[in-house]
Amino acid sequence: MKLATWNVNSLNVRLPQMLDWLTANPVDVLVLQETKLTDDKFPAAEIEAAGYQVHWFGQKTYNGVALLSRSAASDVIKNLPGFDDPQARVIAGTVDGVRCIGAYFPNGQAPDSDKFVYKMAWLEALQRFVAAELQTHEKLVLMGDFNIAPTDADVYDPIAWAGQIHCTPQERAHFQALQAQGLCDAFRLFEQAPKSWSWWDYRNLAFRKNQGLRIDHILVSQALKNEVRACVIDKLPRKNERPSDHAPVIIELA
DNA sequence: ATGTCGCGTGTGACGCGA
Repeated sequence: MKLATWNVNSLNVRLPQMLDWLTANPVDVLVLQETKLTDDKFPAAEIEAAGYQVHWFGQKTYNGVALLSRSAASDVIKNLPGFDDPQARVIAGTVDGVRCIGAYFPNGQAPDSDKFVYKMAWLEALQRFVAAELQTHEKLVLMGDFNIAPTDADVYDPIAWAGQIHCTPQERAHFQALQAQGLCDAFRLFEQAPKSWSWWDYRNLAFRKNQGLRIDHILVSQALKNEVRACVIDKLPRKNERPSDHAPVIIELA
């Protein structure tokens, strides 16, 4: 079973690219972030024609998530229960016995901003949600754009980024709290090339200079850890003529 | 380099978010 996450930065712009990618990478589950579409504009027919079932949850201009799967997803949840949120950031469903949670974590803008306060509140709610989901789903995968670089090894210039957004101790503590719940950063189960990133700023020729961050992650529950066969970042779509600023991350389970 | 995208507003540059 293969699962993937990709922040497409507008599905309206990236739909052809995403369909091409699925043809080349026929994963069983794909979660999307930053679809930036209201639900009435979601391209369900095109995705279904490609052989996927799909659930979506969006809004105008910002955010928006989707869950694509070969098999039907059951018990689909949109956003965090009990956390009243005008922003569409979470979609979860059970596919082939695996609880799949796709999430677009808040960016947070800057550590001294209102958006950071919101990010922290959202992360608290996520911790509670994951804890509850683990009670009923032993096999669980949390994947998406976390907007957190968990360690300095996930940052191209850790000195410049020290204490900056994505790298604050508070954000990293939340990542560690997820690990303390038994979730495992699948990418780090394997030897990886140094300077492996999942996001490169559009500015400053960042991709060409490989100046990026690893902020897109796939975390697996303890019951799945021994089933993980591979976890890779696919840089290829970032080389396209009109790329998303994020690359997809893929996991293979036994 | 405050260096680029994408969206919405509303017709063409600008503000916002990332």
